[in-house]
Amino acid sequence: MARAATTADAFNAVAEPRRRQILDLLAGGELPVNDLVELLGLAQPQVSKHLRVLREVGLVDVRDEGRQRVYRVNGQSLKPIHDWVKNFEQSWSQRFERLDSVLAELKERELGDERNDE
Amino acid sequence: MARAATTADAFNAVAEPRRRQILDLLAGGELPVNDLVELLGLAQPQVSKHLRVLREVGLVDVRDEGRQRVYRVNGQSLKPIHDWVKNFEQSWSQRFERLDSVLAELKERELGDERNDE
DNA sequence: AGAACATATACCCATATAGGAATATGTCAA
DNA sequence: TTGACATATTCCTATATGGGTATATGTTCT
Repeated sequence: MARAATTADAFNAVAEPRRRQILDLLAGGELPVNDLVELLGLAQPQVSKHLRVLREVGLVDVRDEGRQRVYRVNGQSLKPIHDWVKNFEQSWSQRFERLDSVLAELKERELGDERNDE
Repeated sequence: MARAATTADAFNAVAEPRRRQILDLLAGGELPVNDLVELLGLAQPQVSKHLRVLREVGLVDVRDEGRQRVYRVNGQSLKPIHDWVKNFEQSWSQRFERLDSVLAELKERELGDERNDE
């Protein structure tokens, strides 16, 4: 079997740096394809192809405006990624480190009580 | 050019569902390869290969223990993903929706004041 | 040393790329 | 209608993949 399709889910779609860049640009507001082409410094077909992938996983929506196609981000589709990564946040978050120390202290105190009971 | 290597960064490494599953399992505590093999119901070589990818992007660390190799998660490497996704959180978060409505209300009131000034 | 166990690596293959180039489709303007 | 503009699609190619299978490496036990 080969690697999963880029259109399989948001995880795969977003693995490509260009596509993340596109989403970053669209985060500032909707944009027509040509603006993206200029901002990315990428050939137009490549941009259209990236946009297709993003569309297929629901990360962007399109709107027709004259002969332009205006794209906008739909961050909702990123929620699964956010939810998954969040479970590992304690690995680096200062906040959780403090929580850990509090729990450790509670445990210490608990042990102390036990010792007193003996 | 082909797709970026799975070892290019955490984004690519984590695009594979099996590898996310491995990280989920390791989140509960370090595990030797064979335990992962059983828990995943996958062949041992495939697991070792997935672990290699995770190692190369720093998502897991290994420790030798007798003839076993015990893997543990290193969530730190997920921070870039967390940071990137966080910028889009307002797209789905209830919290931000309420913030939006508050801002909308403020704007309304401001407009009302302007009308009163005229 | 030899066997059993634990893990990693090598090799094969079908598949999906990402970018380049050419072209098709669709819309507006004269 | 014809041409210019905006975007999408098609075709090409080199490349990396994930699983299957066989095998190599390394460790412990007898």
